[in-house]
Amino acid sequence: MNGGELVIGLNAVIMAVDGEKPLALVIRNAGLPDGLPFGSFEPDSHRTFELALRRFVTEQTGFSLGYVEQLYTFGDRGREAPLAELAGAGDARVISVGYLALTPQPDELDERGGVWEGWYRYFPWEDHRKGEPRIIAETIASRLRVWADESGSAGGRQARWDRARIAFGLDGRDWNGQRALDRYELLYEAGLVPEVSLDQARDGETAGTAEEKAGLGCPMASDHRRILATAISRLRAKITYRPVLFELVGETFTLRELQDTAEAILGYRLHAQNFRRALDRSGMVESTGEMETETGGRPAQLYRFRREILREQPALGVAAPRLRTP
Amino acid sequence: MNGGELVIGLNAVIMAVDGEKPLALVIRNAGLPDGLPFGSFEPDSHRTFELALRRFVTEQTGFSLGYVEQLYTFGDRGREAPLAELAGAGDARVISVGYLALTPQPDELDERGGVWEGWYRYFPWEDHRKGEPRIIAETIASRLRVWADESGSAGGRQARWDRARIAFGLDGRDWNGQRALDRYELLYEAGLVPEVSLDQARDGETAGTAEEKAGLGCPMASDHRRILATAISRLRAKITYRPVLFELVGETFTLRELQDTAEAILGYRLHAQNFRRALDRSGMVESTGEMETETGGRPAQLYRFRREILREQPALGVAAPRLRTP
DNA sequence: TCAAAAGTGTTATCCTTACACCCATGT
DNA sequence: ACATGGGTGTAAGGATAACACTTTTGA
Repeated sequence: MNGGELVIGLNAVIMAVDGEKPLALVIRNAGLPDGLPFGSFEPDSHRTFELALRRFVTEQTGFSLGYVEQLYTFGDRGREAPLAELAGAGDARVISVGYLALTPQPDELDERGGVWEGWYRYFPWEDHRKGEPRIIAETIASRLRVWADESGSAGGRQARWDRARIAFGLDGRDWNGQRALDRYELLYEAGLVPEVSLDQARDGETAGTAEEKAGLGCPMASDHRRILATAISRLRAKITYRPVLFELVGETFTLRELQDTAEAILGYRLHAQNFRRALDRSGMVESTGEMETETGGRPAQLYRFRREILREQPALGVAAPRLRTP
Repeated sequence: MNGGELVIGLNAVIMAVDGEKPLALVIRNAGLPDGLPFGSFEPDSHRTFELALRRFVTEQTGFSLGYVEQLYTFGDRGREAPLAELAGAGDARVISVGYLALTPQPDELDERGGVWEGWYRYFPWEDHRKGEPRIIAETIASRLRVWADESGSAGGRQARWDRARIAFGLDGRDWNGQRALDRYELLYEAGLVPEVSLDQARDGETAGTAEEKAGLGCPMASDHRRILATAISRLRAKITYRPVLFELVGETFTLRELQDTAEAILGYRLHAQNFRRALDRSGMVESTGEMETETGGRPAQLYRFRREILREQPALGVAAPRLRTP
């Protein structure tokens, strides 16, 4: 019944924040696009996905995972089809189960090919901490305009342009960080990311030149950029309703560190006073009594996450009061 | 490399609401526990999971799906292991990808084995519309107390009992409908659902007698009750932040119908006036001008969902203001 | 002394919740 | 007339957003 073999691939998006820089662990080999850590699931030797994931991540990068959650299972054929070769499976059909992992330690890597790379290298339009990135107004808006105008019907043009405006907050609409996946998918559909060329080439269509596709973020292997976008969207949403932010900082931290971490992930600046006050009210953190003096200004109190609260109120997230007047 | 074969199973949780009754489409065969519609994914003939799902659901039940979203991928071995036989795959390892589908029409079934069954038959502790179900105070609380006391250490006892109290809202804590999955998993861990016996028997341990396990909801085949619980948790959360409630009602509806539908899903009563007002403010519905007279009281206006809003504000959900004074 | 960062106080506004009450229909 | 359900008004309380201001350090 089956011609090709069926392979389950596991993809890990391992995230950390270093100061103000949000990071993902990528595998880099000379001459190839960056990829996510990837392993195949062996039904005979692995009891659960999670155990398999933890094992192969350690094997590939020397890194040991803490917080882990399942993201999504990708099974489409023809659309950014996974590189079956990586799984050592010839022309088999690969289904990939994506996982998100969070860790507070962005160092501790040995030299097996794993590298911490900033997210925004792959998604330069996602970082609004210093205002709207110029790439949106200068490049994305006009290319999406062209794409919209290519649609056959007037209704189609309107629908495409509406999607673009909403996804990227054009025409004065406000930016929604959680739509990172929508935005990537939109750019993909519009043929504006280099990954498309590969898929079209595979389908026998003519691929655009590299120049045509260049500029919109650094591409990744296979469908890995889509998986990374899924992880970013999920994490941005989740820190507002679950206390996962604390998985990304150490045992103790200043409120400024916490805010920097949240801002790095959310991609926009927060209103410091209200961020603090909301944390206070939530009861999620408590002062340790100690002070951090290396702040560059007045020393800050060190806080600790009250893990007990996970049992009582696991639904608490950190407030994300947007700073409106930059 | 592989001893057994690898099979991808697709499970569909198809939900509808009939009046005040929340329903799921189940497959029923004489002498066997109820199961969810289930099909195996054939990599050669199916391009995407979703297409495969739509096709086999139509084949098995004559039903054609509308709204569909992926839930979770289950891959554990030994824990409510899927019935490989159903997939026609001998002793193969089965991975199941769960999907949630919503439909406004709970009728239109032909006679192929599909039956609409109320959720609360499988989860009698989840329906709080007429107050807390007696099964919680009468059975669940005491059995979980016993389970907690079975733990070796004092800390273990405390931790188990804390989990139980929080999950089921014991000792005056409030009930959180979205924890339906937590509750099922807790009962599973505590060995209080019949499905456990099957897994233990498979692992060579002694299975409890049927009497010991009876009472806590109607069991389902394989891990299907866990998948159904996942779907309930997801749907209960989702209607509060996405306009999916409208996938469960017809083109036009009264606000009371909408409220009944929301209450059926959430499992608790809503505050009618505030529910209406919140809908109003959200701009998600508009009056059609027509009236429904079969209400048993004053005739009600018929409303329509403003689909346009999906493009502008896809993040809108319906308010769920709990009614506190019943 | 000044810049930078921590931290406090206060106010306007909006949303949620709760309660009270009126309206229109069938029996 | 009265029960039932539809529908409106409004006031209290809490959360959010914005603004102004003080404190403590290093350069």
